[in-house]
Amino acid sequence: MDTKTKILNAAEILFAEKGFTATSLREITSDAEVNLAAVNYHFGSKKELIKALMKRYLDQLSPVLVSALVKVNEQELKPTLEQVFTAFVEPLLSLNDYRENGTSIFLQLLGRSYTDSQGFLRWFITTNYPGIIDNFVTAVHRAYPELSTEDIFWRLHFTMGTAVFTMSSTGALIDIAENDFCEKVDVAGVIYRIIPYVAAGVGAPVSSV
Amino acid sequence: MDTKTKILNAAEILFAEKGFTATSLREITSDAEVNLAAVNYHFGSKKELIKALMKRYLDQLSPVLVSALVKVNEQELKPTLEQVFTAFVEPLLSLNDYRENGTSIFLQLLGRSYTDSQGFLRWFITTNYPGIIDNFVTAVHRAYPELSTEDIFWRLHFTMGTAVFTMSSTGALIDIAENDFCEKVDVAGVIYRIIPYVAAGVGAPVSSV
DNA sequence: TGTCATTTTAAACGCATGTTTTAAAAAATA
DNA sequence: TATTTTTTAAAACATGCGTTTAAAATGACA
Repeated sequence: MDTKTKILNAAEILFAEKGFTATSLREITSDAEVNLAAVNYHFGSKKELIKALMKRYLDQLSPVLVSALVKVNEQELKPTLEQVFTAFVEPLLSLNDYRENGTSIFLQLLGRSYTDSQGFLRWFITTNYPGIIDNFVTAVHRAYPELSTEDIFWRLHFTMGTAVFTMSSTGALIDIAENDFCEKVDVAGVIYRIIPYVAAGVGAPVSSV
Repeated sequence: MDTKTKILNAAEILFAEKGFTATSLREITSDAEVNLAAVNYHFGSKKELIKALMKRYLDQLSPVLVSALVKVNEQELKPTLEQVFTAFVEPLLSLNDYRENGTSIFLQLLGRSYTDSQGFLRWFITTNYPGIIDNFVTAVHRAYPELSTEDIFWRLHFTMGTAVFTMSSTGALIDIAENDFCEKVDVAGVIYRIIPYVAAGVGAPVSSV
């Protein structure tokens, strides 16, 4: 395995676990068993390493996810919200084939992108992968036409918050859950739990006020 | 105003904006116009400062919130989920009387507590203020008895995610919303938008699987 | 095999961090 | 007022950070 990949593989785990700021290049290069200077040699800077990391996942996920959303939009004239959100499941879980714990790691990284580093990654993602958002909004609009643009805006952000926050603390939450309910929990299980929640949330009746 | 308060007031704003790790004691003491060493003198360490910060808010919020939840539990044998979540509104907004932008700052800090610093604050909060969680779970259980303890656990965390994430990016979101919809938005307005969403989410039908 | 570009290595750089120290100032106490 | 305690102040400390440097090792190719 080449140095670049070794760094990416070690970095994504640490970044997902502890956040971008709290993870040092020395930890990364130590785990990756490469020289400290290798990060700056191969990626230029820590910031560029983070971007490369997100790009690796998004390039993998984006086409699959977009085509899943397009499929919903083509097959169903008026899809249910559950159908729309279910379209996310398979593409997200396919990241587990790509990398071990890929789904969990990616979603955690996504969460970190929104809270760490003053949102420069949020900009990077939304400007580089608009197809996801556009197709998603279209599908929601078809599923629930009575929802105003304004309501869609807010409820999609609520949904994003649900997913992102949950995955950022999934590790800890799964620990608590397993202790309290003595049951095995995995990422796929959590995702399937989220779907009815966000579908019902987005589908809530519009306030009459 | 004494040094301790000056530090707390400056720190909470910076911590809410940039996170705990990304905010240095030098920034805080500079904004607070006190000496750098004052933090360690009055609080012992940065970690203790953060705890004191959260304690200041939670000591203010906890009794009001608990009594609001108790009231729901006493007045309604089977409250609606909207009633349960509406019980949060007034206590949360009362933080604005306590401190300028108190509601927003507190919720942002709460969000940081869950993602920063490997969850030591999460432990601090849940072990020190169990009354909130207990009464909340009780109310939800009454409103929706068919929901298993496990489902309640997860859906409450989803709800937490919705609120916390939204508030963490409220500044940016309000800007976008006001540009796109040419309408005035404030924190209270966002909170009232969240309620039907989370009420519907928690009230979603339980998966038959 | 010898040459040149690429990659790896160890060391250092400059800077920022949280914390500690030591002394001066202020406040409280008697 | 004299003495003790509490608070502020400036400076230094030790540590860890991202990054850079310059030399050594490696690889590709003539």
